[in-house]
Amino acid sequence: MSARQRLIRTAADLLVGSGVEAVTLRGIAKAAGVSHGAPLRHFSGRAELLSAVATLGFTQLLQRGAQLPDGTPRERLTAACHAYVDFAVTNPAMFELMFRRDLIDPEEPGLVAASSAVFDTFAELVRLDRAEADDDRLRPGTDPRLVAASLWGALHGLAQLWLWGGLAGASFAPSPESALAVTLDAYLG
Amino acid sequence: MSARQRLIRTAADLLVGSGVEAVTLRGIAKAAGVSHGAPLRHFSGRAELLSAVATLGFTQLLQRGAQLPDGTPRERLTAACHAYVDFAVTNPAMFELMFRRDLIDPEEPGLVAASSAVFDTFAELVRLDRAEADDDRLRPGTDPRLVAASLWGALHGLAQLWLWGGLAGASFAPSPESALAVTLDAYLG
DNA sequence: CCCCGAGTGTAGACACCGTCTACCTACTTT
DNA sequence: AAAGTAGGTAGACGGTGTCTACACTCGGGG
Repeated sequence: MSARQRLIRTAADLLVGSGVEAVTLRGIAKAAGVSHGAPLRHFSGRAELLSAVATLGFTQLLQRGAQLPDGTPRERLTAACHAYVDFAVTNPAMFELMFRRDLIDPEEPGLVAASSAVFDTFAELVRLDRAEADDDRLRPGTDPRLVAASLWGALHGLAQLWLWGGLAGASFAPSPESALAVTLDAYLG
Repeated sequence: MSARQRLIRTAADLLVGSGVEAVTLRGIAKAAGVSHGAPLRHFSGRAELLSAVATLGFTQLLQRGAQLPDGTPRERLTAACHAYVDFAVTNPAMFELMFRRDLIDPEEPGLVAASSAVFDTFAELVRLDRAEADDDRLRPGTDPRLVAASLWGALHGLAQLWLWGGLAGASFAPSPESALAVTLDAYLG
């Protein structure tokens, strides 16, 4: 394994193990057993290394999408929505890093390719579902990609809000599953 | 105006003017014309100062909710949803700070009070709408606060995803308005 | 009147961070 | 054998949050 790959792996392990605050260049170097300046031999800076880690996160998310069980388009789409929220809840640090513009480089080609692949896969699930369902809850003829963007946002915000802290302070703290059920009910009936 | 209030104002101005990266204790002190250690006379640390700024942000958001035009519950709820996304798009730095757990103290009493007030106001709008509408798209009897959490998450994710970068890279970049229209269509028909 | 304690600001130090640069070592290629 | 390159090391610089010692300005009790 190349030194570059080893650094990415070490950073990812450190991320899931100690949170996004711990993923510092010097911390990664120490965890990898090299001197503090060594990572800069393989990455132009912190943003490039963390972008590679975030790309790994999107790839993992994409793999989850590829492992959906067989079934009707509706069942597959529902499973994908659950998988997205589940991914965020079970990998909070990775999920946070993937959308932290200040830590990664949003223009990095590999990163936009990986995130676009996730979106395209998700949009295709939406398209297949809408092509089959006849009792269309949404305005007919709406671009499936637009529906996918809206639904992705709904899932994303749900996960983000839940990670942020009980969705709304102490007064009312629904589980992500119950809120997700409402969201899916709204979109898919 | 107390020195504490002046620091909060200075920090808020610096935030909207130069982004969340510029809101550093030393930067705020310099902008306020005091020495780098002065802010610690009034705040226990950076998190407490930034929590006060975020509280200000939630208060501004609440004021927007109080300025909704009169109309049917449905119209008021729709306007509130637009206002939320509009707030995020027009105040991206403040919006980001309000949900950055690493910069603020999520347990800070004033902050949870302000964010809970926003949620409660929004949940009340949802409750009034659902009490009136008879063609219920969602499962009847669902707790309005649960619906509010789901819908808030949808709005929040939409704003977050759009701020993150075109919602999905270069291949497909809908405007927040068009995606919001789909979201409202899903929830409110 | 003096003094002194509380509130506020200053300046320096410390550890940590990202980044840059100079140097060094081992291996590959010609 | 010579040369070049990939990779690692060590030190420096400026920036950051935080702590601590010190100074200055008040208003009220001896």
